[in-house]
Amino acid sequence: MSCANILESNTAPATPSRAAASGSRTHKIWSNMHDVCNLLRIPSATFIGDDDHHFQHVQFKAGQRIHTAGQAFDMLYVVNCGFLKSVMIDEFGNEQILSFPMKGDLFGIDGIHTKKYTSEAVALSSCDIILIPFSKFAAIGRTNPVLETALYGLMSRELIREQGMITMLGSLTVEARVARFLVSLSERFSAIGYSGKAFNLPMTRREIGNYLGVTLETASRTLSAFNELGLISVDQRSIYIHDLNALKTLRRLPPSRARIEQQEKRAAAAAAGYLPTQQQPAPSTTMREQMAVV
Amino acid sequence: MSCANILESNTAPATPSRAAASGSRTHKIWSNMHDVCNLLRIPSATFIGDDDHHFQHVQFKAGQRIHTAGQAFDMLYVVNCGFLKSVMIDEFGNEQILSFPMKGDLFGIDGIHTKKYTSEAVALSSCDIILIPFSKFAAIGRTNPVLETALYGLMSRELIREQGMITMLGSLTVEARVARFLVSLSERFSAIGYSGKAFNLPMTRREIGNYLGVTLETASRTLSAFNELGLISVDQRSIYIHDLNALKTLRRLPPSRARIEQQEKRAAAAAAGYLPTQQQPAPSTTMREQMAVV
DNA sequence: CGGAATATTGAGGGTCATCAAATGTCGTGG
DNA sequence: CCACGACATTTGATGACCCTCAATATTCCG
Repeated sequence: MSCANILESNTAPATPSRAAASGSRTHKIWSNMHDVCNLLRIPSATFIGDDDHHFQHVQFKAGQRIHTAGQAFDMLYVVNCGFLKSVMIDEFGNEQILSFPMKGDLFGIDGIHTKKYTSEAVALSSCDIILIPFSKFAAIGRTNPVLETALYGLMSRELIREQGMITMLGSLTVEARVARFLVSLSERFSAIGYSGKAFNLPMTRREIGNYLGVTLETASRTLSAFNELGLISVDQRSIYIHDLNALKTLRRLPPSRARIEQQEKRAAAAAAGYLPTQQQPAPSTTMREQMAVV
Repeated sequence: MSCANILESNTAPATPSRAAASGSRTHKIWSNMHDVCNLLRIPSATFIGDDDHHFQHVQFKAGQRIHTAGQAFDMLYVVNCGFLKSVMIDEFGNEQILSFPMKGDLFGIDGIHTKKYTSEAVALSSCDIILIPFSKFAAIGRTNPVLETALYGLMSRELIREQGMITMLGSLTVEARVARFLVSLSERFSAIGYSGKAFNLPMTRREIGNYLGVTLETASRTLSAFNELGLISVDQRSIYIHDLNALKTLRRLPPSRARIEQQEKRAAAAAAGYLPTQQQPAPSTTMREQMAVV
């Protein structure tokens, strides 16, 4: 609902509901409590005086900033549709991507403490964002203990997500990080009604690498390695996941020496004029080649 | 106040107030709102019905768990004194230390979202912990908008801290991480009345390494390198900071090749029978040697 | 269509993990 | 009190992994 204008959304929406108002370029300007609670996946049922709250939508185009670091805080934001990145910049000027908010995600929370945002949020695609004035956010909590707990819960959820991120950066191999990144994207896409198997990456290799604490080259190489192993097919921004379970349980790839030997074996076999037909872990075709075949 | 029984606290308390009830082994069992707000550094001035809230203290010895991952959530905790670690364990069994709570720090927040703690908290020393039932926490917020904002602010503060941690793990060199770790400890010790220049590490090298995303050997070697450079003196758990500013601005050490050449130069000079007296960056004495001299 | 941004892939070198050994520290029990 | 064992710390040697630099191909957008 209301995102018909966001065209580049993603491949293969699971529910191909061609947008209620098909030809219309108009989009929703206001949401009520009920809509926002649904988006955030918190109980919207019981709340009192049920329609005196209205929340404004704002549209952003790719590259635009929703807020910048140091800017005075007064709003929280909920993504209605589109993709963003949240970036922290440290005292040396290092940029670190903290998250890729998408539909249903809340951001801007980091501004509460010092009344200034400590991170900046940038649209990666066209976005439709709902504004939640912080004063209203707190007021809503006061109206209803269930909602209040839900609001604390939202912040706690974000805290847990970041703890998982710390654990990932601190204790996982690069391959495991990239695998987990893909699994996470897959699950989040599924949760908002897109395909979890075939999707387009909303971000560049540089952004993926930055997010995962590696260089863009390493990010690219790791995706290529997964492609070689047949776990995924990747071509530029498009991803197809062949073996989600392998990605979920992957800790580290076979040592590179073994990988190289395996490649050499395959190469030698190919040179000898036959294909092992059996041991080959998977066709090492790129998605484009697959599509060309189709 | 009230922590006279915690003996191993730390070296050189800045305020040598020999504990109000000096010989007494008794410690405070209850704190009121005012005490807790002071500990947390949030405004305690204006709140209504000012003494119907009392919070229980509990003591833990080194090694004991305050809560474990998966345990049902109902409490938040505030450290009155002592040192702890907060540890997350991921689905592979990897342990990642998320923080080292000390006096004035709030922990247990991660339990709010799913009503189960996702991390565990372990005492590194004798600890005196104040229990804050979550229901009471929320109720307090409802009594006073200023306090309510302060409570959201506490969670936001923790979120920002974790974002800084992610940025550190994702974009800093190992040396910069260790340097920042020392600076952070120094500042936190200062804030709670200990010396920020001379202190004892409450945690092992393994725990430091785990926290910073490196092995214990790398943590140890990096501390030794800082010692060689004269930035700090380190001997086992005791730290003396010689050049806090250098630690604050350090991004990376001179490349190891240059360091080795420098060492060789010094060694050659020493073999030749004289000391450069000038270029020597600092005496490479350990703290123990320094103390022995005194 | 052309230029800028993005992505892929290779070669080489530095950093850090791993394995290993020696020393130091601390608590416990003989 | 000392001996013992468990654990913590330091330091060295080696190699895997990832960063850096570089060249090329592809895509995107005006």
